[in-house]
Amino acid sequence: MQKLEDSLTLQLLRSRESAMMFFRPILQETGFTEQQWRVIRVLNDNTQLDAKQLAERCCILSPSLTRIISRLEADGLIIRIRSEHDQRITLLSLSDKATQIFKDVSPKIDKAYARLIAKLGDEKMQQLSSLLTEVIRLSP
Amino acid sequence: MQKLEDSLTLQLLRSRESAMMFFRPILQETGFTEQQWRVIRVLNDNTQLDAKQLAERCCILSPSLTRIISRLEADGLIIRIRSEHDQRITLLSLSDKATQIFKDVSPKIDKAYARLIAKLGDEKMQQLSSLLTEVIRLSP
DNA sequence: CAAAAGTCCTTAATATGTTAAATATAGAAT
DNA sequence: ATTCTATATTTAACATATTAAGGACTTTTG
Repeated sequence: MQKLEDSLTLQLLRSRESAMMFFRPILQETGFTEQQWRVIRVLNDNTQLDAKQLAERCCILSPSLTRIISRLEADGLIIRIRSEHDQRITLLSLSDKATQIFKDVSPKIDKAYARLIAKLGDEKMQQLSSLLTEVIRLSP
Repeated sequence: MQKLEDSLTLQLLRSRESAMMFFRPILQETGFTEQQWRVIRVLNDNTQLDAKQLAERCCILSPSLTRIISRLEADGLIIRIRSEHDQRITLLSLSDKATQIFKDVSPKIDKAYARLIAKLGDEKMQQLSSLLTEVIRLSP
């Protein structure tokens, strides 16, 4: 029995790095960081979200999200509104400028993703996705 | 066909978070960060490594490793030596203090890892590990 | 052998990760 | 209505991630 200890977590880290190599060149071109792009992508799909939901879906902790949003807002990419019903809540949405940028960049991301799937194979991709979902469910 | 774009990378991120939840309480007790523990664990298994190899195996970039090592050295946990053959190279190894700490903490990590495997199941664990290895191989 | 090119590590600058604590608002309890 | 508690976000402090650039040493080239 080999020493495995945290090797699963290391494998997950390495494999994510490998997968990200398909997308990093595109992000490099745009000047966005991984996290900024995740925020933009999720907001593009959801129109409007409060900070908590956005953090959850982007897998970014609230303190990090606060800073990310502040920058994107300063760059005119995100619109920040206080909820009417609950003044604690910040509602977030993309500006037209950000929506347009997403439309321009998105096809390149899609192509890179298609290359990734093609390299790994559809079936293995499905299996992997399914197993990862189970791992995700381990934490309540 | 659903929007997937970078969802594999997100799944890898989330699943790693789930897996880490088995270990985080232990690291919290010790006061080590994830990265510091990776460095200690890898050095425990390899006795002595140069910074480049260590970074590679820990999946930590060189600039980050430099600071991590500096802190651990200041805490008397790591010993830094210049290589005789090549003065550019820094050879790194654990101090006795760090070796002892590893021996004390390691069993707890092993138990947590066993719980993780038990929850997911041996077979799925094998499948997952195998698929992740393939993803890792995608990037040359 | 001296200049050029390459390698290893480090520093610098900016962005994010992580935990704890502070703020502000909302809802429940007395 | 006031206090207590809970929730949503932010700030603070320290550690790491990422890219670019610098310095020291090696190897290659001419």
